[in-house]
Amino acid sequence: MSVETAVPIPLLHSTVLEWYAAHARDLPWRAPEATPWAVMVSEFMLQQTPVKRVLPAYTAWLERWPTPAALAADAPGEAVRMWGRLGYPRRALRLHAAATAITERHGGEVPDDHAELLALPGVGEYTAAAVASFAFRRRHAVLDTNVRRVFARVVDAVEYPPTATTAAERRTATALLPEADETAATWAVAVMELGALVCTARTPRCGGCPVAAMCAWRLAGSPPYEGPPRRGQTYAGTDRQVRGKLLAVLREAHGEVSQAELDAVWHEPVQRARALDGLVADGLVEPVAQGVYRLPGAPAAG
DNA sequence: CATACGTGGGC
DNA sequence: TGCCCAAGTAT
Repeated sequence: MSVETAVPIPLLHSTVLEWYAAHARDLPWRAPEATPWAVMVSEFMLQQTPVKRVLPAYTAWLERWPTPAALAADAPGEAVRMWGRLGYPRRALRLHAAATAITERHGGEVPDDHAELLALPGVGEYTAAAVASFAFRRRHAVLDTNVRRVFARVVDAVEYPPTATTAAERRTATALLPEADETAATWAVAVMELGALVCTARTPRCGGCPVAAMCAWRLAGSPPYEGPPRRGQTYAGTDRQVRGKLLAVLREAHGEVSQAELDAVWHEPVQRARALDGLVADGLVEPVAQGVYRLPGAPAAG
């Protein structure tokens, strides 16, 4: 059974696109003057961090580093510091590494090709498609958690998509992609917006949904999720929490930090040491001398 | 393919 | 109060 037979695609397109035209949020990375670099910065920050918290960080970041070359010229530790409390600070390191690669391999211009984007540090399937689509108006299936949820409901009549992206989901997304590049690019961001504002994970606002009348899940009576339990993220008491505390000290200290300052953040020495070792292994923290640490600096000139 | 990886806000 | 979730990526 093909997607084409189950969903009136032209009607779906026009309905979602009209809804988007009327209800899209006015986000800075969607402004016409947003550069591909700005779009890329927003995508890194939005990987698992809500829009509201990204907004101020995005503005400050681009003010300081308006181009990939500007960021690449600074120390990676500065990127980690500017990242602040967005979470998952490895993203800051990867964004810095991506800026370096763009500067060295692409003449300082964010590549417009999906494969070249995918080759950059921290750029996976989603981000490559998002940058190619949003910044360069290319035709790509953009499958993020919002889009996957919308398609799961509208097309597959289930409340939630599978844990990991499947080939079937890619087929569906591709089959639903409008033909024209420009339309496909707007479609991608429009479906994402619908998932973010209306077709939400917890309590979808089906009453205000423009496609409720053609939503397979809705038409099936909104059956509850039946798959395997969606495992939550553990945090309290884990290495992640300790890493967060350690890195917070490093971020707020401009310069070197002593072992004693780091020891103060966690009582249990084995876990504390393991967390610190992990940060060093990830390149987020740099040992300077015995018992002295700092955020990573520029590599020695040579 | 499952797991590690931060942080904070909403209900 | 907790539990759930937020424009994922790398291993």
